[in-house]
Amino acid sequence: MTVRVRVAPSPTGNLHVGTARAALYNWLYARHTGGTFIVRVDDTDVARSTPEFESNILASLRWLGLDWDEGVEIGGSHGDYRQSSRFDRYRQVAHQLVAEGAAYFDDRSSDELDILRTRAQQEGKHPGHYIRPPDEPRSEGVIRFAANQAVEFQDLIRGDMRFDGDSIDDFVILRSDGTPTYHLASTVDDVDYGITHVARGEDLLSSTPKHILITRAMSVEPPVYAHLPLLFGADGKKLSKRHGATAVDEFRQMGFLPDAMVNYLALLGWSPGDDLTVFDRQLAVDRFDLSDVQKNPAVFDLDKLTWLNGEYIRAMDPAEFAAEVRPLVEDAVGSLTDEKWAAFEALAPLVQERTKLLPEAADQARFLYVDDLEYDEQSWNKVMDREGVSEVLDASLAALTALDEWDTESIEATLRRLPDRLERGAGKVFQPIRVAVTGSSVSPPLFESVAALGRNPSLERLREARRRL
RNA sequence: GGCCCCGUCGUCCAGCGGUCUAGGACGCCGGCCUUUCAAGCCGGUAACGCGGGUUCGAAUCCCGUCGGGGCUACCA
Repeated sequence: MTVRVRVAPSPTGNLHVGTARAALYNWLYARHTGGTFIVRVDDTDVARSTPEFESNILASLRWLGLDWDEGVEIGGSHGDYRQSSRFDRYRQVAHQLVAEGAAYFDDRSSDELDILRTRAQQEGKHPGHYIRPPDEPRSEGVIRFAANQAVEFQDLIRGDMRFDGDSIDDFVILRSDGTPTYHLASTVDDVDYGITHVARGEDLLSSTPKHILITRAMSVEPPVYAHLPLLFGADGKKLSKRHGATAVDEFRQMGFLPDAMVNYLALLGWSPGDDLTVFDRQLAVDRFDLSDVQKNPAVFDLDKLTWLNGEYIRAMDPAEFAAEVRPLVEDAVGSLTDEKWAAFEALAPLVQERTKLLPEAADQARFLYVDDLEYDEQSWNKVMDREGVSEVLDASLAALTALDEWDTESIEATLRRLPDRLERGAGKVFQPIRVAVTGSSVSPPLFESVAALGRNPSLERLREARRRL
């Protein structure tokens, strides 16, 4: 049997990391088994779904490198993968289920149902126990599925699962406006598209018996289910906006790399074994199996993601790194000629080592391109506001002015002589020069920075700092 | 309230009856390196929620308990 899996985001928000992880696990499973990965858009909630969210979701999946074999943009033999274009089909199934006695119309008011629910709660019973067919058959209203039977199934991750008949309520499958609910649409699609494995968040575990019931009523064998552990925030609650960034797009904007993101997400609930933490997606594809996924929820840890991102940045080819950083620098200081950009490229490997998030690299490059250097106030106070700094700046200015060659080696050789001559510690000499040239006591290595900045700008900055003392 | 899931360092993951005085990673704390910051290297901190069983032997199996979480819509 060929594996067919899917991810089915609702376009009611940007791609959430939880959905992204579900997508990743489905993708890994498809790639591992040589199966098919499908992207379907669950937009039955017409009011809250938007085309913008849909594009964001698809773009984020692309960005992560989770390519799909069938889905919204591709179309193909299975029709449109957007649920809003299949409402007729869902309606047809709903009515057929009514005709077969598996579902029924219900036009009771929500007040009426609320009373039933409240009473059930007070009696300590599941509300579903009370929401059963009305005494007299109706011919309008919503369509409910008659769910009065126990359901057992094997969850690939959680094992034996059993739900009693009276714990499953007669849930709505078709709203009174004729649109399908999630339960119906999702299930019908899984059937129609021949989905073999449904790997989704654990929040849907208690809805699964409903989906199995619908599937059986359609005379089809249900797919295998695998309920993934939820992603939590630091407070142990389901990850949501109040925990900070939750959309993949936000992480992209913060400067995370897709490979780091995928690596990190893969680790949230699964591991390739051998104590491996950093691994590429091929290794994950080779080793992934849904049944190895962890049962307990995982807390999303931005610190670890950030560390991992640093690992990936350091592993980049320096030219590739520079190319990623360039637009960020240009956003900050305006567009640069290739000639001017060469200054950064010279420094790139040193900056790369010091970067965990792409924008940090742009900050480190800033001193190369601004006309009026802003001095970091803390740095200035700590380093420049002390005795003897004027001598240091004068001496370095003199020494550098006399230099014939403006390269790292010559600059280093010249400046290295200063501490002895001035009878001061190396730090006391180099830190003022650093602040003068880069504006901060934290910067890429000094000699390389001075070399990259160039002769005249460097000398001018030393003079400017001297004036400001 | 009801139904369901989960429970190994602060966090992520390894462990699937003996090799566990519990391993790796992030974080944190020291140290080395060093002109700053990083990176790198070395070392340290820290966990099987609790109580019963089963067994010669349990982090690993069973039961209970406590704790956490999810669902309980004409949202998905």
